[in-house]
Formats: sequence, structure tokens, C-alpha cells
Amino acid sequence: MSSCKIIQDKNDFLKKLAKERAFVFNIDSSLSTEKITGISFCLSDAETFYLSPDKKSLTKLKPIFENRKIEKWGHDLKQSIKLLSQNGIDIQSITFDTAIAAYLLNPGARNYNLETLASTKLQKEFPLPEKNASPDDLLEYSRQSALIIWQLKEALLPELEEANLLKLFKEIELPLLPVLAEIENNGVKINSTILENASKKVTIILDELAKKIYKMAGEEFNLDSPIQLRKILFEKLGLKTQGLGRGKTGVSTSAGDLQKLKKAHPIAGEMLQYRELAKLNSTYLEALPKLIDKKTGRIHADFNQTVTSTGRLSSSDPNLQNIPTKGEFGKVIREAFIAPAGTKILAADYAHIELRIIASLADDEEMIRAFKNGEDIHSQTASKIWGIDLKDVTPEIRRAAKTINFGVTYGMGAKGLAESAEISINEAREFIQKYFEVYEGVSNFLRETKEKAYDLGYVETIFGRKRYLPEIFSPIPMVKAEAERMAINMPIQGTAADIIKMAMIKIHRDLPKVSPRSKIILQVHDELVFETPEKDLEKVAKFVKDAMEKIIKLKVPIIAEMKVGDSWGELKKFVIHNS
DNA sequence: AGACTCACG
DNA sequence: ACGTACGTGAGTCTC
Repeated sequence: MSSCKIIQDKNDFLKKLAKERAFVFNIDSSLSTEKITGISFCLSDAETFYLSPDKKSLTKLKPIFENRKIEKWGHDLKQSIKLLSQNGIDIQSITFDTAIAAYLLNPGARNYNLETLASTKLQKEFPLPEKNASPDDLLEYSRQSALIIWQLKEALLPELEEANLLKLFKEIELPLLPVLAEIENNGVKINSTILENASKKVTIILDELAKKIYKMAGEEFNLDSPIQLRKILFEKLGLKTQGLGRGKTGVSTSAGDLQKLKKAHPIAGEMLQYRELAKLNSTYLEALPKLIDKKTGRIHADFNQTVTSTGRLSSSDPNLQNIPTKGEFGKVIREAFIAPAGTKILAADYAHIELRIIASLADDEEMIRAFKNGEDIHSQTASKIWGIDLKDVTPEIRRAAKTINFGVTYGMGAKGLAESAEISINEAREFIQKYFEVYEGVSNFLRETKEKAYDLGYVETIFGRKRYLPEIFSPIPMVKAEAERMAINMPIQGTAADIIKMAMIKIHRDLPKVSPRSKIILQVHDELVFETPEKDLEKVAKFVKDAMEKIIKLKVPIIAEMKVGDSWGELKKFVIHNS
């Protein structure tokens, strides 16, 4: 590693940089202040340079970073894009990100930091600096990391080509990077008073529930401790544990199992209420107000691009993809996600996207006809499975059909269906059998997908995103069955992820022309959320709906449902008028 | 650090 | 006889 050359003079370096065809850069920043503390570079002849940026050098860097003819390579560049953007630099032509490349090559790895990649891809030890490292050591580490990134890029590019992942990389994942950076920089406005008031109410209810439960238990205990609850339920109160789930430490007290205990003892119902409210209070009502950024007054979550095995995004710090939707207080929490004065929240949801993808991938005649028909898909499924008229489908029957439609995308078994649809295992077996008679193409598709996983060791989406499943060759039936379910689910969930990512890229590119002040603020797997000036609502809704529905042509129509409101919690269907 | 539980799609 | 529906992230308890 000592072979790399070092440029000494800043102006010489900037002149040289401007003439490069491509370079690696790596930004160091302070975690607390989010300020750029240094930028290391690696140039074409393995020369490295470390820049302590001041106003002047950032000004000189701007035209270089914004020059579309100079390619920029880096590692985990989203944070860098955000930092540059906050300094008025709109970076162009990012053509390699080593973290994303490594993720596409093996999306199950979970860890794509430089230290790990240097070891696995370059057989090099590149340890993190010691805790008591000197400033010189840190500078040297930063410079070395730029060189490592260059070498990783050289190693990963042919691997992407070999695995046929280059198109996915260039056309979806890299263009998505600045979209995610912008979503994170945009953030979402929160009315913390709504959350604080709701938390006060919930705390009072929780106190009352606690008193009730202590009385029923005959003693006080920690309601948040599953172990203590287990002792109360099964030792002190002597409730039967038959038919209940088991974990590694004993009988489960999960919501599903408490539900089964409701008939045996009223304490179960009270615990269910306690759990529901305690969850909302600690995870959302109390937590979210603390995460409002003092500078922007908004919450800026992370949208992670290299986490999931299927190609979905994930969200963290905080997770804005699991904000409650159900119940009285669930609605209140969403009502705290507000649109600033003069704007509205606009939400666009793909309707039954995964089921449409199955219909298309499986080329299932019956399911394709159902979607083309435009009627409610679950009712149609119910009508066909039970051979009854559409008008005779009761809500109960429809609910069962909905469960089975969902279950198909997960590779369900009779037992799982029986549990979640609250029917007997025999009934579940019968439903599944009839389902595969009605949707024969789906049945064949699921079988072929498992066979493909076994032949190739991986499965893939329509865009060639791959998930490797070595467990499919396991001699242990349970391990193999698990891999088969993952094999079934990934092409469906992953294709949906590909599709919404493509839509996000198109929308991000063209939205400023339609409505320069509109912002993408959230992505929740099949939903995009925008903040839009009221006067632009009609044209933005029209543009977004059109972009989402036409981003790819399947064998069935793709439908995006539009909603609008003053907050994420009070959205009403938005009807687009014909022009 | 791991287990449990539960919020979302 | 049995542990079986996919993908996440976070708060809390326990050791």
C-alpha cells in the first residue's frame, strides 16, 4: 500500500484533477456537525491526495464535481452526495459505488464496509484506525481508503459484468443514489404537539391497564417483561400452554398466543391492549419528537440501499417505513406527519403490485383476466375458488381469499394459512388445492421458480437482480424448505422493488419541470409520498400516476392510487380531472 | 449481545 | 411429533 504516490501542492492537484477522466473520492465528515472535515482522492495513476477543504477549495472543486465528463467513483456515496449538496455542489456522473456493487453481487451479506471488502475482494488487510490514532494516522487512513476504493472498483466491475448485473447497476441502483440523498435531505415535517398530547393520553390509559392487570395477577410485575408475564400466566394462574407457540426460552406470550388465551382468562385481553399502546408510546409517540432536526424542523431518516436480500429499500434512524396505519392512535401518529402551509401531502400507492407481478411472471391466464377485468381481485379469487357468483362473496369469504392471495407470494403452507386465516388445517389444504387449480399458471410458476433455484443456486427479478440461496442444497428438510420460500418470494418482492425504484428515478428527474417546489419525502415499498404546493396538486398527481403506471409494461395493467390531504393520516382519494 | 415482541409492506 | 408465510427496524428485558 505504500506504493501510492502523494501529491503535495493543492493547486497542482486541482489542476490535475480537472483533467482526469475519472477519479475516486472519499469524504470524511464529523458525525455531530455533519461538516466536511476532509476529502481524499485517488487518480488514474494511483496517486492519492488528501484535501482539507476550505471555502476556496470547495469553490474550485464545484465545477469538477459538476462536470458530467469526469466520472466519479466512491464507496457508499449517498452521504457524500448529501454533504456536497449542502455545500451547494450538485455532483454529476457517479459511475461507480463499490458498496452498491458488492451488495448487488451478494445482497445477503449485510456488511459492505471497506475493511470487509478489502479482505474478501482484494485479500488485503485494511484495519480501521486505532482509537488513539494521531491526526496524521487518520489522514493516512483516509488516503489509503481512496486507493482501496480504486482497487475495489477494478475488481468489482468485471464481477458485475460476469453476473449480468451491470445494467441493473447503471440503470437503477446508481441513478437511485441521488434520489435517496435528496429524499433524506428533504425530510418530513412533524407536528410534535400532536404526538406529545397523544402520549399523555396513552400514558394515562397505560396506568389504568397496569392497575387492572396487577389486580388480576394478584401482584405487581414488569409488564414489559415477557419472562415475568409467562410466570404469571402459566405458573401463578395455571393457564394451559397447549397449542401455544414456543421460543428458545419457553412458552410464547406473543399477540397471537394471548389472543388464544382470551377465553381462558381476561388478563390476556388486558395485556393485549397494554402491549399495543406501550408499543405505540415508546416506539413512536415518545421517540419521534426527539428526532426532529433543530436546523430544519423536520425528521430526516436514512433510506438504506444495501440492506435487504430482495432489493427493497429499508429505512432507519428512524424507520419511517413502519409508522402505524391501524387503530385510533395509529391514525393520530400519521396525522403528525404534516404538510407545511400552502402545501399538501400527496401519496401514490401501487395497488396489489406483487399480485400483478405474479400474474405477469407466471403468465397466468385466469389471474391476468382478473386484473384486466378491473374488479376487486380478492373477491374474484373467492368467487372462482368457491365457484360462486361475485355478488355472493361475503366479507368473510373475501378475507380468506385475500389471505391466500398474500400467502402465495410467501410460499405458504397449509399450516401457516390455517393460522392466519383462523381456519382448520384441512380447510386450508382444500383452499390451497383449489387455488392452484384455478390459477394453474401460478402453480407452475412457483414450481419452476423452485427448480430454477435448485439448478442455478440463485433466483432473480425481471431486471436481473439476484439472490443466492445456498441453503436450497441443504440435506435438512426444514432448511431447504425455508430456502424454497425465499426463492418464491424474492422474484416477486424484488421485481416490485425494481419497478418502484425506476419510477422514483423518472419522477425525480422530471418532477422539477412539472412542479419545482414539489418534494419526494418518503418511500414505503409500494408507496411514494410527496409534499406539493396546493396550486400544483392536479398536475403533479397526474404526472406521478402516469409515471408510476407506465414505467414498465407488464401483462396486466399497473395501477397507482392517488390520495391527498393536510397530513399523512387524513388522506382522501384524489380524483384527477380529464384535461 | 441475543431474545422477544411488534410496527410496516 | 413437529418448528413451517416473505422482507425489514426498534424498544425492552435479560444475561
